[in-house]
Amino acid sequence: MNVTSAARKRTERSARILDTASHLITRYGYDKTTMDDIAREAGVSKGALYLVWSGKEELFDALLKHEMKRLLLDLWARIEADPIGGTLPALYGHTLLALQNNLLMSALYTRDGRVLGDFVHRQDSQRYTQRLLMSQEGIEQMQTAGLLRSDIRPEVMSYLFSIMALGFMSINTIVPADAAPSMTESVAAMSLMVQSGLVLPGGDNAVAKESTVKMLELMLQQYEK
Amino acid sequence: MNVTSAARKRTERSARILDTASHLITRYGYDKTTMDDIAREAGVSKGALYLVWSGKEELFDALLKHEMKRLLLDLWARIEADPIGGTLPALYGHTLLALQNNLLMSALYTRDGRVLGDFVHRQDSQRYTQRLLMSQEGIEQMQTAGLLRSDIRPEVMSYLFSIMALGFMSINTIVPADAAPSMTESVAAMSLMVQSGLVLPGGDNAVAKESTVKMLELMLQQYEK
DNA sequence: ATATGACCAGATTAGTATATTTGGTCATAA
DNA sequence: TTATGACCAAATATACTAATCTGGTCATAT
Repeated sequence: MNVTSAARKRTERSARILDTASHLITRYGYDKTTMDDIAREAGVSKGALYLVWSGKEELFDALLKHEMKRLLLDLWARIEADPIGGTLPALYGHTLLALQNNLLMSALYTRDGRVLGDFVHRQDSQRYTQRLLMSQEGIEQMQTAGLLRSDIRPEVMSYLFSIMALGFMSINTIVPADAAPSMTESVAAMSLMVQSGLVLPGGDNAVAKESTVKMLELMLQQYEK
Repeated sequence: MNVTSAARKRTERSARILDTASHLITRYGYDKTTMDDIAREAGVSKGALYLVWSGKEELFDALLKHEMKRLLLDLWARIEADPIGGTLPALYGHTLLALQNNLLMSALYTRDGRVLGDFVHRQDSQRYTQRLLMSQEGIEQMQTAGLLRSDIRPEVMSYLFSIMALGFMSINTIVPADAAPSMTESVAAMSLMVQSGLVLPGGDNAVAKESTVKMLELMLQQYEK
């Protein structure tokens, strides 16, 4: 066995460990998930965890990066598959759906203490989520490019997107899932509203899509390795 | 002192007790607020509470009615004062602002366990909030009247309003108040978006305002006495 | 009639001593 | 080298008791 295949095996195992950690933490929360649990469930010894990461905190950091990568790749795939994936409402909708598919990132976004445990109080927990949603800078650019209405300040519009995203991710605690419309239909409706409520007509979808994908690539690079 | 003035004095005192109960409960939560606290803070004996209400639960029920009335009156005043108060976006915006001004009703809407204590689990806690926001029936009527776009199912559109309201009421737990736009500006922006995103042009504002106020009167009657 | 506050049984909490689990280490094995 | 799991000190959970508090009552005062 040569060096590279050994290295691949190592990263594969690390990924498997992170997967089990993700399952356990989203299910039982950070506090209640022990290093022992993770090791046992992943089929490795506890010491093995400490060969890769220096402790529980560092493992969790790696887990966040891992899940962020997963989320971005998922988002990428959704946008590529969508003919009108370049428009802002579509991008926003896909982000909501991708977020819905990643319990850990949702918990991070909503500051869910039941999942994050002591980590809710870490200040850098924003680092992941604040770049993900429509940022103030991005909106400002689109406004000057004439793609978005300009009678709402960029920081306010960005705030609106955050509000709607938060509402989407928390509504299930109030309205039971069986009494609520499907996620796809709700997101589609929201995209419609954003489309005719905030977007100005006349944007070139192909160009927008290309720049969106390029932005995703850049974000992915941050979390690679 | 005749009978009616004695009765007025009694209801005044009840109202004062409910006000202190409201302060204490929004501050310390239902569980941590004791009947003793309420009586002492209101300057009456504990027994006096039991002359008016049969127990803590019934007092809380009365408090909810009381606050709901306050909220509706506040909403009414805002709509009356607004020239375009009849439009749906304005109505929705005023509702959000009024809700923001009533901590107890906000807690009821967001199912805030820290405030509601054991009461989060009561099924009839929905009774107050679900009628308040844009209901499915109301939206359906506006759609058939040609005031709202019809390519979004009424239950989905109503769901969207709930989502945005929930986001609005929870966003402060994520974005600190000093880093966020003002509430009035945010609500105004949201109303703008709803206006051009969901409302069809051509509605008669005066008629809409009248029917809105009439609906508020009906709702108020439910909570009077 | 109306209002009070001392009083009570049951529930909650504070205090504490004990047992278990936790994150992390490291001598040993493969 | 790479991986293991017995081991440790510190943290956390548990079990138990005593002390306090709570919702609710009612004889008494106004």
